[in-house]
Amino acid sequence: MSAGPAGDRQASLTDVAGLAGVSHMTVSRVINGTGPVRPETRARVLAAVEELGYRPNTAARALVTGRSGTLGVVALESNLYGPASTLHGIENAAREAGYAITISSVSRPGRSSIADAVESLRRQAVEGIVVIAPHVTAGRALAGVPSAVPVVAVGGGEGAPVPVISVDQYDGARRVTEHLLALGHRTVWHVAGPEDWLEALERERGWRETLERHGAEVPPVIRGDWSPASGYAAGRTLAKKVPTGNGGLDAVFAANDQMALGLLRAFTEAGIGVPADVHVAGFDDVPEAAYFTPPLTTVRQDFIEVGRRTFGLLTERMGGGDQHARHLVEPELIVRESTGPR
Amino acid sequence: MSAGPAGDRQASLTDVAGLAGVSHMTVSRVINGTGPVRPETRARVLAAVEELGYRPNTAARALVTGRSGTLGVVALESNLYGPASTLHGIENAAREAGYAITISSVSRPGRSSIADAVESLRRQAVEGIVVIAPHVTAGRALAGVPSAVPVVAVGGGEGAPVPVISVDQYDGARRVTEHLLALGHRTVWHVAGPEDWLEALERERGWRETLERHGAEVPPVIRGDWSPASGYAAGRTLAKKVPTGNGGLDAVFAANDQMALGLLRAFTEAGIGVPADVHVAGFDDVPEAAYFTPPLTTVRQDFIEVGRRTFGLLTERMGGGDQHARHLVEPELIVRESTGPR
DNA sequence: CGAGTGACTGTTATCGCTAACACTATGCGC
DNA sequence: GCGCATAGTGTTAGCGATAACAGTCACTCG
Repeated sequence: MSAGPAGDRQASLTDVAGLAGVSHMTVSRVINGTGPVRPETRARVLAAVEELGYRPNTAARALVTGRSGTLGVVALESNLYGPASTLHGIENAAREAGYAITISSVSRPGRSSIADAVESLRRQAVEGIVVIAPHVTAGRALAGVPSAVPVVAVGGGEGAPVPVISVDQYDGARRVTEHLLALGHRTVWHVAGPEDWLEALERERGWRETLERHGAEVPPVIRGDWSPASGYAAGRTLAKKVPTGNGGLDAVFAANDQMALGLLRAFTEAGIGVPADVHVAGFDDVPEAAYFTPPLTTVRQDFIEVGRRTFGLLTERMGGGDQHARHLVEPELIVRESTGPR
Repeated sequence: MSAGPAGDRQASLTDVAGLAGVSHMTVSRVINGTGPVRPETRARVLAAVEELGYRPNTAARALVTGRSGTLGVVALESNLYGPASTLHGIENAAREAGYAITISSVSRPGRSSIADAVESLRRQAVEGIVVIAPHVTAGRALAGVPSAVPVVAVGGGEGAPVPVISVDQYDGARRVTEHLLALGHRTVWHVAGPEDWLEALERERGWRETLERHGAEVPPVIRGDWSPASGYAAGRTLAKKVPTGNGGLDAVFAANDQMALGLLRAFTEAGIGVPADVHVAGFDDVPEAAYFTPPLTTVRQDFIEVGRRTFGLLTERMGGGDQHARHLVEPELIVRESTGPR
């Protein structure tokens, strides 16, 4: 398209050097700002770069330096708000620091798929890897992965052999549960997420231990799969336990907003009023939550911050640091009508 | 960690060759399956590969072959259902074909940011680029981008100098509008998306022209920004136009489900019943839509299919093909209670 | 029995870049 | 005026892989 050198391939350092009348090393120095170059030489080189539309070849550079300028992210292929937002947070931070991001997404989490994903990223010669896989299995999967390249996990496996950043799910659940108890309920029911998600377990544990600490009875857990449909199913079951008198179910904490939406739907269909008859709370604060019927009380997580810290930790490890601390980000309780006055 | 060769660096072809007692070329042939190798030699080589944990160096390979095995995707940094799902669709297709994906996300769409993103991907030596940027500006931005590497767009700019794949927004809007008219409404109001989104314009055009074709009056457009909040604001305005008698507003088509949710919320607060007093429809069929109050009539888009076709088109162009056809994927109308019997 | 044909393996050059070192000026201190 | 640092530039040697060609050997064919 543009006036290339011989043939029609991309211009190389040597081509630029030829046009500028210097050696290729001088061009390299201008491009990278290493070593001193006389201003007028620099100008000539830059003009040649411009004219040829020179673009450094990352493969060649990576080959000789051993650094690719690329970070790998293992992500779960889903539209779930949490994981997707975390990914954005990390992209953000990486981009600001000038790193490229390559993604290896995993359709179903599991030991081998995660190991495969990490493996394929290593082939790409990434300098660091972030695993977004909030599953209990993820941690174990990582255990088997040899890592000459630093790996950190987000929201992931307890006992993972790598540092983990996450929002404090336990604390978020504690806050919601205490909020509900403070409204005068004897106890709070819980629609949990899938058992193989660490976040689900942490939220459940936060809920359970808070009830215990307050001497409240712990009702049986209803387990969903994060989907609105599963929340709806849970709601149909729970609706039967809502008596007109007192002593029945009157407060539910769903492990995410989507399931809370399903609950709301089921309660509405059953003629149960929220917040009139039952108080409902969720977790995540998806953008829609404020516009549910009724607007949903929930827990907000700062994914941008999570992304930032994750990236920070990764670069630190790439620099050689090596602590296995668990880094927690504080969540925030957002109170709305669904737990409002009756 | 494992028993490397000298030092502690990754094993190279030469290291493997040394251990197996062959030349590096033979190892290369075994790895890539090019050229004949005696079975026992192959076995010796594979054993050495295993022992050293050999991993081919993609940078070196890319340098010599000129092929990186990587595709670039320019994505909009947002959690909007459409773009995010499209990204998944593409990842999917690329992964199945053994391509790696590197993402360059753009926080605010615009001529220069998109050009920058494409530029940074080209530096990564990607073999092809997919631009997910459903903005009118995106198409223009691409116009200025020299492309030695093939580029295709998804849901993007009319008049872009590259092939475009997208769901047929116009047709989706037509279907919703006709559905509402068929319910007996004199006309249908529209809460549109932002003017700089091509999808918003197409949906609006589909709605407008369908009304005109049926001889219905075209009410003024209310414009939102895809967010539930903007849908809510629109709903507050529209609520005033809903009379108890007839002759007023009684059907609204929102350009996406999130805004439709905001509408529902506003109507509920104003004591307007859906579907009793007003019929509401959305666009996207987000997973939550079936659980809104009431469940939402909407238009479903097959993003996996979009991803597949996009990838297919890109590889075709990488292979040398070169048609600028517009590829449309058919959407599907999903009817639910929000436009149900009164 | 010599030439030809594959199968199998090795040698060498090369991709585009940076690291390391070598070289030439120039300016400065003594 | 000599040594020495420093600015500015060039030369050479790889990084780890593939491409292209060149052998070697066994076997077939006329």
